[in-house]
Order: sequence, then structure tokens, then C-alpha cells
Amino acid sequence: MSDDRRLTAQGQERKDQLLDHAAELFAERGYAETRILDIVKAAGVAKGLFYWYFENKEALFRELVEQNRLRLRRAQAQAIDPTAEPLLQIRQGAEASVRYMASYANFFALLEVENMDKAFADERTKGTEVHRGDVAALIEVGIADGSIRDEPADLLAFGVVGTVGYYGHFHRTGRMPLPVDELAAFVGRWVVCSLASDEQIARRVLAVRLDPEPIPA
Amino acid sequence: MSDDRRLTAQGQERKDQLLDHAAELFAERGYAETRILDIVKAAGVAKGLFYWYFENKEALFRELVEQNRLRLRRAQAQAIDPTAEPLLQIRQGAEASVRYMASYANFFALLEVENMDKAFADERTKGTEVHRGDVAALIEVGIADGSIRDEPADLLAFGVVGTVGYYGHFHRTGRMPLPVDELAAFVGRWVVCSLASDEQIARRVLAVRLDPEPIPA
DNA sequence: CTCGCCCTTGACCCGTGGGTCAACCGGGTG
DNA sequence: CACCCGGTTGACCCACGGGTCAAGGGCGAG
Repeated sequence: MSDDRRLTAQGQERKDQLLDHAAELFAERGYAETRILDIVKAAGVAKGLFYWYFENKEALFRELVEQNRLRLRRAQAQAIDPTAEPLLQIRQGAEASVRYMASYANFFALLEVENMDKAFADERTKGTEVHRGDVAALIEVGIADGSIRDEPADLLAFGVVGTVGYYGHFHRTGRMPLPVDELAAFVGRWVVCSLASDEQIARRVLAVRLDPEPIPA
Repeated sequence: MSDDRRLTAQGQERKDQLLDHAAELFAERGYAETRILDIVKAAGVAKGLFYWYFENKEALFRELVEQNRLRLRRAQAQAIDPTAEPLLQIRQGAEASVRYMASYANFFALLEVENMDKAFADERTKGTEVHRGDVAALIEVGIADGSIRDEPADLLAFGVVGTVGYYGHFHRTGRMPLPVDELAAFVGRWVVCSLASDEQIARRVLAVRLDPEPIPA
């Protein structure tokens, strides 16, 4: 394939099929262990067709990552109430992220694969970096109004992103047999306790009841 | 090679050379992108020799991982004062881990590579699982004596291990231009704030001054 | 009907890199 | 000195999987 051609409806559908099957195989046996032949076989098409839609395996992978990054972003934005106080917004974002990561576990298992290749390192970085920027901005506000511990905002932001990511990882890899809702709530508590400048504030933020938004398919 | 033969001093040295050069190359360009030929070239030996010492690339990798896991464990044990209160021990362990991970950044960049292959997944699991077990035990004690928030101990333990890992990761990948000592101290504070059942206790534990143990080469 | 554009096929090419092997070196030992 | 054994060499083999390509199908427009 050259760059981005126009695809007919059929073409787009076929492409999505390939993406889906690839994601499943990657999650199941890893990126390196998945041959292009496996992907096309799973989708029930000939090998040559792969190259009609993608330049190569890596390009497909990038598309998968990008596609997913946008979805997560949307889920976060949807869960956050922009009028709430900063710490609460962070909690909302964190819980939404955990929920999202759990329901798209395959994709995230996939994301971790990125590390295998230096070339993917910055791809991945980009993904968390956006989230981190959002959180850092909220933290700045929280520090200014005294609700968040007075530490460098960017460092704290790493902690939030990291916590979400790690709990997501542990849950995904089956080491934490726990309903998603409980996990999300727990992570929310953890993050709030880590950031709050004192107990009163932590309790206040944790008192708010969050109704879990359904994850759109 | 068959299994574990006896190696002469020269043999052991050669093997270590291969391990070292492999680690460097893996860190530099990733696991999948490092050919066995690259490794032997870097070590200045012939390709056939590789198979005298290792069954294949994966076997070498496993050995590298194992070797490193043990070192980290030792560093943790050395930093922890077994007579101190649980929360403080956790802090000591966390700070030591961060320091260790920073000084052996190459090895840990490497560890992340494990994800690329399903076969490595449980290897990695094993590594964190030990640490997590240690922490969980300390947390149990802390919950019992009221110094740690009353949440499931194993969940909290995941948070500690995760935080250490993530900050290590971010620092290693150059996104946090910060002296190791400051980072370690910060992570210590983060962990303590996340776990402490109230401010008094957090302050008490954070008041203790930790003198950074030098990392043995 | 027929032209042309997407889409689809599967045989084929070929570089890469894992793994083997027969031969060779050199120091320690009887 | 002869032998042995751990260590070392690099040419060679070859399967695997990435990427190509010429040709064929089918559907919509004109």
C-alpha cells in the first residue's frame, strides 16, 4: 500500500477485520510470535491482501495503538466532570482508566509489547505523556488551592499515571482476581490518599459517589 | 551446550563477557533486534562459541534475568532494618529498589522486554511476586498495629511494587531528569503517604533519616 | 455491454539469521 | 612426548517468514 488511500466500505471492513484478528493474536501469543501469515489466515484471506492495507506488521501495530489511544482518551474525558475540584477529577479519570483498561485488556497487553523494540518506545511514551500532562495540570491547581501535597506537580503526575497503569497490568495478567469495579474504586482511593495534603480533604473527595459510566463498545 | 557443565575460570569469564555484551545490546536496540551474531561480534568471538555456553538466545536472556533478580533482592535485604516498624521497612525497601534500578538501568530496560513474548510473562511475574510477598507480609503487620490503612494487604502491596517499578521506568527512560537520591526519597514519601492510616504516622515514618547505602558493583 | 477501479489470490523470490559441524588450538597431566 | 579435554573457529546449511507480483474476480458507472 502507498499511504492513505480512500477505502470503500468493504475495504474498511476488511481492514478492521485484519486489525481485530491481529490484536487478538498479539494478545494471545505476543507480537514477535505472530506471523503475518497467522493474521491473514485468522481473517480467512490471502497473504497478499495484507499488503494492500498495511505497509507491514509494524505499521499495523502502530495503527492499532493509535486507534486505542484515542478511545482511552475519549473514555477519560467522558468520565471527568470539569467543574469538580481537581483531586476529584483525578480520581474520576483514574477510575475510568482502570475500567477502560480492564475491558480492553487485549489492547493493553498489546501496548506492553511495544517495549520490545526501541522504535516503539516513543510511541508508548506519547500515549502516557498526554494523560500525564492532563493530570499535571490538575495537580498544579490542586497544589495552588492547598488540596494536594506540595511536591513537584510533574512527579506526582507520574505517580498517578503509573499507578493506573500498574494496577491495570496486574489485573490484566490475572494476578488480581477482583471485579473491575472494586479495583477501580481501590485505585481511586489509593491515588487520592497519595495526593491529598491532609485527611479531611481525602475524606471529602472520597465521599463523592461515582456512578460508573458504561464503556462504549 | 547440554545442561550445566563445569566451566573453567576462563570459561566462566567468557560466558560472563557474553552475558554482559548481550545485556548492553539488548538495552541499546532491544531484544528482537539483537542478533546472536551481534552479541558474539561485540564480545569478539566466533558464532559457534555462543552455543557452547547457551542453548539459544532465549536461554541467555533467562540467565540474565535471573542473575539480576537475585542482585536486586540482595540490595533490598541490605537496606531494610528488620527491627524497624513495618511502614518504615517498606519505605527503606522502596527507596533501595529505586536506587538499585537506577544504577542497573540497563538490566531493567531489559526486563521490560520480557513482555514481548508470552513465554517470558511468568518469568517476569516471578520477579515482582517475591517482592510483593515481602511487602504484603509487612503490610499485614502494619494493618494489625493500625499504622496502615485497612485495605486488603495484597492489593496495597501491588501498589508499592507498582509504584517503584513505574517510577523506575520513567526515570530510566529519561522522562524524569532528576538525581537518583531525590527520586528515591520522593518515592519513599509517595509510598508512605499512600499507605499510612493517618498523618501522624506518615510524618513519624518520614521523619526518620535514611542514609543511602552504596550499591555494590 | 464493457470499461476501470477496488479488491483478492497464492505461487514465488530471497535475505536473514538460527543452528550445526568438523577441524583446530593450547595447556595441563600421566 | 602423547593424549585429552575444555575451549574456539568460521564456513555451511536451510527453514522461515517478509515482501512481491502477475493475473483474476466482481461491482458500479457510463
